[in-house]
Amino acid sequence: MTNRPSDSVVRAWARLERAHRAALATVEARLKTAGLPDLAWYDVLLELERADEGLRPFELQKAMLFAQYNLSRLIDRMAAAGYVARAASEEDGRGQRLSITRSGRAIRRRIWPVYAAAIEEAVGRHLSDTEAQTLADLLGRLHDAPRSGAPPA
Amino acid sequence: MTNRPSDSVVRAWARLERAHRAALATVEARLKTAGLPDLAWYDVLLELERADEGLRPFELQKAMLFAQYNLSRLIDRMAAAGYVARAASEEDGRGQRLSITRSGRAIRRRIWPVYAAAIEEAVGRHLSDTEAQTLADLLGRLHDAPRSGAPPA
DNA sequence: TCCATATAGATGCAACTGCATCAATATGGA
DNA sequence: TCCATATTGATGCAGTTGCATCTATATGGA
Repeated sequence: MTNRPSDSVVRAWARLERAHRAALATVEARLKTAGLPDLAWYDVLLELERADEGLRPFELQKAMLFAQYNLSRLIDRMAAAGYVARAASEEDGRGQRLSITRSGRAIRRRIWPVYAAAIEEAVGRHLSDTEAQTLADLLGRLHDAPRSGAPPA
Repeated sequence: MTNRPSDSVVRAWARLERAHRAALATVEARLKTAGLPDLAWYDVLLELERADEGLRPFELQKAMLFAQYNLSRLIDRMAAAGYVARAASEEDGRGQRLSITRSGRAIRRRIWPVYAAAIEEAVGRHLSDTEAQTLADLLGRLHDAPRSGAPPA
C-alpha cells in the first residue's frame, strides 16, 4: 500500500493546487477580457495544428488528460464554431479524425499573444529562467513512472 | 506591458497544467472510490478547523481562492450535510461566521488517510524529499509579489 | 464462423459553475 | 446627518461537467 506522504510532499501538493488555481484564474481572466475563447479551445487547436494528419478524439483525450465525454462535447462546440472538422476515420469504423480548419488556425494565432502575456504575468514574472526550468523539470516528473525501485506493476 | 515569456516559462506553465490535472484526477478518484466528499469540502473543513473563531465566508474565499458565488453554494451544501454551521456575524450585519461542527471534524478525520495516500501516490512517489521541498518553494513564489524591480503597483 | 469482450464515441440527466445582478449593511465624506 | 459608493453574501439563468449508459464497430479465441 502507498505510504503516508512526508510534510514536504503535502506542502508541494497544497501549493500545486494554489499556484495552479491562481495562475489559471489570471490566464482565463485575460482571455475573457480579450473576448477570446477558453483555454481548452487553445489547447485543442494547438494539438491539432501540430499533428499533420489530424488526431483521433481518443488521442487528443490522452494528450490533454481530458475526460472522454467532456472532450466529445468540447469538439461539438468547436465544430459548431467552425474551428475543427470531423471526418469519419478510414482505419476504424467506430472512430473519426479531427482536423483544424483555416479559421481554427486563425483564431489560434490571435489567441497566442494574449495567452503568452498572461503566462508571463502568471508565471514568468515570478521566476528566473533557471528557476522556471527547474520547476518544469520537477513538474514533469509527476506523470508516468514513480521514482524508484517499485517495478512497473 | 508584460513581455513575452521565455520558452522555459511556457514549458513550466504547460507542465503546471498537466501535472495538476493528473494529480487532481488521482486524488479525486481515490476520494470518490472511498465514498468520501469532494476535495473542496476537505479544504473548507481544514480551514475552519484551524481557525479557532471560525471564519467569515469572504476570508475563506481568499484563503481558498474560491469564487464568491461558488463558495456561497458550497457552504449551502456543506451546511445541509451538517458539516458547517452558519451564524450571523456579530461585527458586521451583512455577514456571517462559519464554524465546523462536530460531525464536520469527524468526517475530516475520516477523509485524511485516504487523501494522504492519494497525495503520496500522485506526488510523493515521484519525488525525493528534497525535490518536493524545492517544488514547494518554487510554486510558492507564484503568488504575491513579482520577482524583481517593479515597485508593487 | 461465432461469440464474448474490449474500445470509440455520443448522450440523458442531475449536479455544479460562471455571469450578472440583487438586497442589505457599512463607510467615508460633504 | 445624508448620500454616494463599497462590501458582504445570495440567487436566477444559461452553460458545462460528471455519471451512467448506450450504440456501433473491432478483436481475439473457441
